[in-house]
Amino acid sequence: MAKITINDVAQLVGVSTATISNYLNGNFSKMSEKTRIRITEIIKNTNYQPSNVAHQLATNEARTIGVSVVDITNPFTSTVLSGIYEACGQAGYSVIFTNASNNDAVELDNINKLRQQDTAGLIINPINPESPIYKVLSNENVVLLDRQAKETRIDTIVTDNFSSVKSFIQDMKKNGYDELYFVSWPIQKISTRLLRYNGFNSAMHYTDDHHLLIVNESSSSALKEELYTIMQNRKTKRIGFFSMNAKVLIQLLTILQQMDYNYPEDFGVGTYEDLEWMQIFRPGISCISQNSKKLGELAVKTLLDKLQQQRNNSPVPKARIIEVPTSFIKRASY
Amino acid sequence: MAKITINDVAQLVGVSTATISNYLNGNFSKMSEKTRIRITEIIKNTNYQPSNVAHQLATNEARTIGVSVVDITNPFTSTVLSGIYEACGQAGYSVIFTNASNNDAVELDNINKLRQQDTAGLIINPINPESPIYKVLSNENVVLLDRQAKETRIDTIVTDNFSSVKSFIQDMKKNGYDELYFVSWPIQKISTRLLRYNGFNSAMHYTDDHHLLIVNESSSSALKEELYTIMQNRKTKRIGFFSMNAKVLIQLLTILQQMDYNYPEDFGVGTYEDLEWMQIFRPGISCISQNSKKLGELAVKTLLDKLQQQRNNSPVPKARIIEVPTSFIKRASY
DNA sequence: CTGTTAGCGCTTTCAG
DNA sequence: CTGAAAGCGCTAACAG
Repeated sequence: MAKITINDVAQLVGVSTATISNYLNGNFSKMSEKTRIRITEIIKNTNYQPSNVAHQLATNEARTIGVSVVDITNPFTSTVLSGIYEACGQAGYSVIFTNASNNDAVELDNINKLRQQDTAGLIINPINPESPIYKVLSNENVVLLDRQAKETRIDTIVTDNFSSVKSFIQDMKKNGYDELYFVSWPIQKISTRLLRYNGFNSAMHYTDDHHLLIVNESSSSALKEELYTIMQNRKTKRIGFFSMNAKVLIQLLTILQQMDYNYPEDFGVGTYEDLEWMQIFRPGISCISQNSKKLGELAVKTLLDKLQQQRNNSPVPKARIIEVPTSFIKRASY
Repeated sequence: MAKITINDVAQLVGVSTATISNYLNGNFSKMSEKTRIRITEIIKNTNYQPSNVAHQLATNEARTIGVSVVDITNPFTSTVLSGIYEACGQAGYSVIFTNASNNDAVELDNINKLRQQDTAGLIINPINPESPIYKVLSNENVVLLDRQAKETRIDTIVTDNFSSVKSFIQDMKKNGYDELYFVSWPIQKISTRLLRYNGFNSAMHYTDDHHLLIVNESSSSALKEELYTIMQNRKTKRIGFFSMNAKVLIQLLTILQQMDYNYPEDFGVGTYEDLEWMQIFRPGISCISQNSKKLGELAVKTLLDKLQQQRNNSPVPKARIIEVPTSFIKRASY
């Protein structure tokens, strides 16, 4: 059962391949109703599936977009991906997917492979947008997501990291906390972490890093000691913590639990990111909720718009940052 | 800046395209060292990227595999996907990704698109493997994942749903529970749910459905009433619950919390699926942990092996079920 | 060691 | 309304 081609169909119908091609592309005006019906019939009988590659080679029009993510295992990422997929599907594009697993070398490799794949464009959730590779990528056919570079060379979709954290922290402060700490994985100049931290500092008017607590993803022992000291010396002061994301929150709470401290009595707590389980904690965890799916959709829209503009020979506008708002979910954790 | 092709490179180097092609395919023995070096140089200077489509059209060898998942938003799914991606990458395949969002029509559409995409094969995490589409898919180039059909027409990778739940429940029972309940979304003949439920019944020797509690993903009100009755009438009996997955567990605990019941005092609880937050609950939640990443990797391996066998003209063996073991994580929730 | 040439499956003028 | 034929970028004999 060799694969059936446009040639076979043409032969069976008794017309030329050109006519079949026209049929496939919906140019029905270019054939009699009779042959149209006949073609429909044959195609159904033979279960003919036009070859995408051949079509693409002939037209030079890629209908697929390439995606690279930092880590598919992160709930944030998978929601983004659902948005990307949905938006692409609606526009008739398919997506080829790539996962960096938080490893720069893998990411570089992925991006290079993607560039060879004859895609219409790329959506990249970068590990570090300052990496050299991002200097060579063109704003014509790529958009970045979540993490932004110092200088905006390529359109980037982000959340309002700074302002959302700032107002969240202001609310915590208003609730009577004397001292607040920002708990985070190493900042490493990663824009999301830095901006959230800046928002925190801006709300607290802190000017040094005495209220920054760093955890490593792999080990929480250093944090443990710091927390011990803080809790021991707090006296009558009311202490609160804001964690940079859900995983950090888990690390934070694990330690505090081990030391037998409970919120909101012994400390207050809030976090960036909103996951389902946060609502069944007792009490529920207050948090900042991002519309991750929207991020993905917007990335697709931005990319497709650019491509369309180029088709119209419009010049590519300057790269810009597109901010998606978050929402504030107040529960009883502080 | 028109795209540069193999022809351009050949001209610049002053050889024929055949030689360039040989170079690209690593057949260095077929050219002098001199021209080899010269080609390397030109390719670097021109930044020439061979076209994948053209290559594929010429060789008729797809280097991409298509994936369809029930719901990318599910942590189980994203971990599976990470395994799939990694295994594909190692084998030099890229993956084109598709998300059904739990919608049969979307899934059907996705699968059909995938079949037109000139992929080497398909890995499908089916919504319902009894759907007609799975009768037309061929075991030659597809493998199913997680949910299995009544009759195994296509290789399927699954976890040991029945036995893992059975021994988990036996352990709960041994801990002195008088009555255990299986909490689940509507079974709907979905194999994973059914098998887990069967494992439960097998351990408890229950022969009717009096210990099956159904929740809907969207509404927990019916469950609420049932739980109320059960807890009210339990008297001195020790009651326990086993939930079919993490989301059901959240629904279950939410209700029980609202009624002011705590585990393990008022009831015991365990669940299928292992997520990070389960360990910082107080007390931690005992659970069955699946190696989702492994599932993905195995799906790829199974698929690629089949394809290889066909290349060697071996007949495709009969479809089979491949079971991946789970592990039992004991904490203090019962 | 290197070049010629005929495809791969589809699109797209250009004639008729 | 329909067909012939060139071409998309690459591969794979086959010659030389």
